[in-house]
Amino acid sequence: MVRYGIRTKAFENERITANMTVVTRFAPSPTGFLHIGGARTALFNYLYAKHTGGKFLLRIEDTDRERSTQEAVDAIQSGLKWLGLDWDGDAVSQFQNAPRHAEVAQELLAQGRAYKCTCTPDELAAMREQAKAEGRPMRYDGRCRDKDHDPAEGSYVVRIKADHDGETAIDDIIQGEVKVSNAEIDDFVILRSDGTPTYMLAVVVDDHDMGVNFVLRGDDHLTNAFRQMQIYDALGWKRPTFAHMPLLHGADGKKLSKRHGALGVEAYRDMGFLPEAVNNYLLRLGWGHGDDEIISREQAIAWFDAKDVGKAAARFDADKLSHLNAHYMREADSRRLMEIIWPELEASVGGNLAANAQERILAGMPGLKERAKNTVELVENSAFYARTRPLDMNDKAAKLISGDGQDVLREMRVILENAAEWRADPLQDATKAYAEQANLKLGKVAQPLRAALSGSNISPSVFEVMEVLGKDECLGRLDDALERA
RNA sequence: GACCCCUUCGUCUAGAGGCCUAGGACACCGCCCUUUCACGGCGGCAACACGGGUUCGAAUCCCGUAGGGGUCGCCA
Repeated sequence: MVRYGIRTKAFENERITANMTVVTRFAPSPTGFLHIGGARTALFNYLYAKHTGGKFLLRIEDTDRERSTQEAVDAIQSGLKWLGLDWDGDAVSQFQNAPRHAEVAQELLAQGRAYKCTCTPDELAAMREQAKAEGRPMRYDGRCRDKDHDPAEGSYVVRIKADHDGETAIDDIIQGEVKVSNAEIDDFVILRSDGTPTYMLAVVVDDHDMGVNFVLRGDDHLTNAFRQMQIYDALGWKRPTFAHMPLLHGADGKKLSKRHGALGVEAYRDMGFLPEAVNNYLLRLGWGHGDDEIISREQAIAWFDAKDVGKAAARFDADKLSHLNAHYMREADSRRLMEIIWPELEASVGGNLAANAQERILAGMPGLKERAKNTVELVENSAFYARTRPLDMNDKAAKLISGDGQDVLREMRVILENAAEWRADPLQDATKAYAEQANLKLGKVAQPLRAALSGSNISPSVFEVMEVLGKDECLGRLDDALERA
């Protein structure tokens, strides 16, 4: 059993015990798509919940009405679904809990654990400026803390009456014990002047109300955790266990921004990545299991433990993601791949779509998926199967079917026309026999055939292509090539 | 600036005092396989940030330095 739980000078907190159901959550703010870093946080939360037989909840932190959009909420949810990170129960809207947050703030007020502050934005700005000039971090000086008179009139915010003495320690599952002097924590705002809660209050109340007892999130929240402790303590609520994971960085080592890599997961889908590849890649960032690289969802659930997450930030490496994707492409079911690429393929081929395009692609998929690193490439590589005659030729193909190629094609056409059995193996045998008899290297024969049949110098095995295309289509394409010259 | 965190091949990591002349993967470079392109196989290049300790022995523990990151909002 791992050691975890939170300690303070004030009291020994209850610990999560083995028989307690773990409840994790992913709490994105809907101000944009589900970016790749967020997806990783969600994945870890999902995995840890499943690993422990617990629950994984989703809460949309939409209290910032200015920036939150329904489109973003939809994008986040569809992104999670695409990755197969299904949350338990309904997604919770933090905004809708605002009345409850305000109620808790009032409770704190009534208990004297919070107070009304009437400082104006100008006053605070001055405070901030002075702090900066003196090289100190901005700390609210608590000038309203001990005012006797209740400022019933006018606007005010509610500030927590923070404990400024001693220090607070967090036994973070990932970071270990982290201590911060309570003098570093000021009386921060928990309720805005318009009566809406700030993030600091809302998370604590929602996590408590939702039964979240395991908070696994980016380490950009580590310092926030110390503020949140103050709220938990003031309320007398049991603190959750914390696990702050390092942030994902861009390839340049800088914080992942929208400029480099922090794309939405749907952008990765559009770039041709499979969800299992993205999952596997993300899993290996900051976490490992011996020498294992290819890890299924089942294995991940069995092996993943928050305590094994590393403390150092990882950089995003597109090459490795791509390699993993190629692997999962090869393993993917042919029909599934065809269904993924079909809309794109149909659109790109347009009016030249062959009637039996789907059958051909399905039949040719084993050779196709072996060669494509992503589904975008797969669309390009399978177009020649989907197209009707005559095919367009790329420059290299055009060259292959000219000159000597013409002679080869003419002779091969006769041989193929008389082929007894239209299957890859016998067709290959027949072609080899011809090459030998003509004293040609197989490549000298296969390349012109490939060009005539696929319109390209690169394709799956020509014999496989022949079988997939069928005799009539092949002979037709050969005739087209012969005519071109 | 203050506070907090981090530092093993270019990148992701294994490593929890002797198993490490540091292992795997991606990328890169050779060779093999081969009808093209891929796959695959074999081999190669390549790291414990630096400096002090502790110890018979340190990548692993301690301290310092340097570098990187995060946080300092009536944003989340």
